[in-house]
Amino acid sequence: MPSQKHDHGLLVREVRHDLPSDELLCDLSDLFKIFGDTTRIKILYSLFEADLCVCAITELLGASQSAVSHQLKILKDNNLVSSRREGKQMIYSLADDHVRDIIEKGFEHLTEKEGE
Amino acid sequence: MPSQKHDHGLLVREVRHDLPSDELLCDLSDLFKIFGDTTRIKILYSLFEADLCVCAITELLGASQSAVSHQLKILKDNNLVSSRREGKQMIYSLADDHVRDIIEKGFEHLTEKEGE
DNA sequence: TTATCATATGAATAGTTAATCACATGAAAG
DNA sequence: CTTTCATGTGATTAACTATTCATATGATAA
Repeated sequence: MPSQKHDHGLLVREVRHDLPSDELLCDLSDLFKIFGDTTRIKILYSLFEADLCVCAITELLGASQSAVSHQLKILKDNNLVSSRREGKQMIYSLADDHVRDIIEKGFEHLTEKEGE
Repeated sequence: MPSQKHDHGLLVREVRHDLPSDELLCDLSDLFKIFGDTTRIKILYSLFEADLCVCAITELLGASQSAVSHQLKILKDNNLVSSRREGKQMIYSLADDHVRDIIEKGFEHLTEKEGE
């Protein structure tokens, strides 16, 4: 009854059964999408080292203040960073260590190519 | 001598010193970019469970065969999956377990929100 | 209150990208 | 060798996204 010619109905049903929900898989790709931008990765990596104000991040990246602010907003909206005000400055910091873990896993993948 | 008004030159220099190279950070965001697409995440997650032919993946995702092939090419070009021919079919499988680790870390981040 | 520093934000633009369509290739069955 | 199944791929298009520019907000100092 399926439209395809060769049969793999059983396998497909089994795999489908073990798959997370569509919604979760979308959330997952949305999460990785956040890390898939050079500016944001640089910001996150910088925040591994220290809490930083917008001005410092801007100087670090050599990007415009506006671009940095826009990306910080995205990171904050997705709860990857948090901010606090100190006088005139806004200090940003990593929201939690999951972020660090995820990025370090990616880093390992890039740097441990010899192991295969 | 810097152009900004308030001073954080020392901190910026320290953080910059600990930062990976621009090239590595770009590679890193490029890697995450791969995971930042629903179709590709679904393909990868499906391959966690079993090696699959293009036709099976297509049926699993409910996407077009062409779309699946395009995304498989991207995954293969980036060494995240490998393929072998079996008669008329191409069987795809995960290239290595780094992929699994990275995605599971992301999964944890999404599902372990209670822990904070 | 006015001026200045620090950051945020809306609109516009340019670049990127994923899906579709049409078709090409490649293997095997007849 | 022709047909059919299975997959790959170039071109086009529509949607998305990151930056820039201009300006707004918010805090402090004068």
